[in-house]
Amino acid sequence: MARNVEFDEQLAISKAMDVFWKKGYNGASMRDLTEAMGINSSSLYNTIGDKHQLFLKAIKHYTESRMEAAKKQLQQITSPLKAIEKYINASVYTITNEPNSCLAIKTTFEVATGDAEVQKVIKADNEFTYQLLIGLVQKAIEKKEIKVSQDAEMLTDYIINHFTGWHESFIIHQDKTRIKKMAQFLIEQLSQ
Amino acid sequence: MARNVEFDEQLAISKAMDVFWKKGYNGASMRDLTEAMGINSSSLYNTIGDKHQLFLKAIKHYTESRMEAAKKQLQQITSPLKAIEKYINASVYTITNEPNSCLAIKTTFEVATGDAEVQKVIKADNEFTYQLLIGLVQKAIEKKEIKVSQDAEMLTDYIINHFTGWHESFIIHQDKTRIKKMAQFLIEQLSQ
DNA sequence: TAATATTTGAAACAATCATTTCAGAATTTC
DNA sequence: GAAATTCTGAAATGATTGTTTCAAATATTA
Repeated sequence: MARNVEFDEQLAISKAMDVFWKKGYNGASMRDLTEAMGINSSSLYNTIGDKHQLFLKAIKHYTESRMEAAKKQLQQITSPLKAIEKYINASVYTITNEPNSCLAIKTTFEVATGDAEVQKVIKADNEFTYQLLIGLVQKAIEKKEIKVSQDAEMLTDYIINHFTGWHESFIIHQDKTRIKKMAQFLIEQLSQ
Repeated sequence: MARNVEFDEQLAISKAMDVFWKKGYNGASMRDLTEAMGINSSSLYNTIGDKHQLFLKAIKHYTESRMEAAKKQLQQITSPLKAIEKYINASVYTITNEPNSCLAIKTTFEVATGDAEVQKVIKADNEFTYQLLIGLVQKAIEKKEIKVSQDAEMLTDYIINHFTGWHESFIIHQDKTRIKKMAQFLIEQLSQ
């Protein structure tokens, strides 16, 4: 009876994500976005919606692909402490090698405070990382790989908390070594 | 021979700072700004300059007043470790009680990556905190108040690094207790 | 007080913003 | 192949963007 949508919606959202990643929500114009996505604004409004809906889909796309990557990364590691270390080191690598910092963190500080829908996506992303790590932390405590006498909840928060500061540090100093040293110290403290 | 500027420039910049603090650089319009500052845009362009120059003055105003407050706060504390603890606890209080998160951090993630002048201001602010704390950390190591066998530079970085994550955590969860627990754990680790 | 110099306020500026319109192209189903 | 339906592209929408203009108001100095 009728035509189908011509463009690949997931690919288009991924291109939009790149623009938001680089310019931020307020810094990205609809012209920037449609140009990068390779579609006309009428197609965009007909399928995805307005700028805000596009942004929501873009950050969801970002967080969901990160979740998949994280799950894959840790699936066949036997020692929970080693898995935590691997997660920390992978974060350090990403922080010190990707050009654009983290879209979730940028979004948190730019718009999450005043935007409930965005905040929900960010919170879900955070909760995923939290659940992923707390499982490992609990097992590591059970196995006595972590000897610090603290509850797993606080310790998980404590570990996750470092990543944001490392991002900030790398934006300001562009010094990989400083971050690697901090990560090493964190791991030592968990292992001791 | 001629008139003087009618408005109080420092007060006007302070008002502009509040707008940038709440809306971000890209989110704040010149109309938002001049309205809050209580001056006409022609006066603004005649004295302070354009939006970018105004922003630079606003974040300088922010960082300079924080520096003064920090110096005052620590001036008559004898134990260096106690001074570090006080600084950490004061940060926790600010993070969990101010409504707008930290302007310097927001700026870092929104514009510092692509704006050299802004980055310079942010870097200077960071360097001030670093110098303030490293003095205390070195003294604390000398006095054996801190027993962790690590160099003072890394340890200073490590301490400062927590604050950004605490800000992020409070934006997402609005949970004071989580942050207080992390701060307490950090202090314990330094003291042990 | 008069001449001078600068600020101020209101309006206007072109450019860009997000969004909508709609005729024509395209593809599907019968 | 014809009819039906939806998508696409280009243009236009009115609002808002940052910035400038300029006459009138104002304060200064001699």
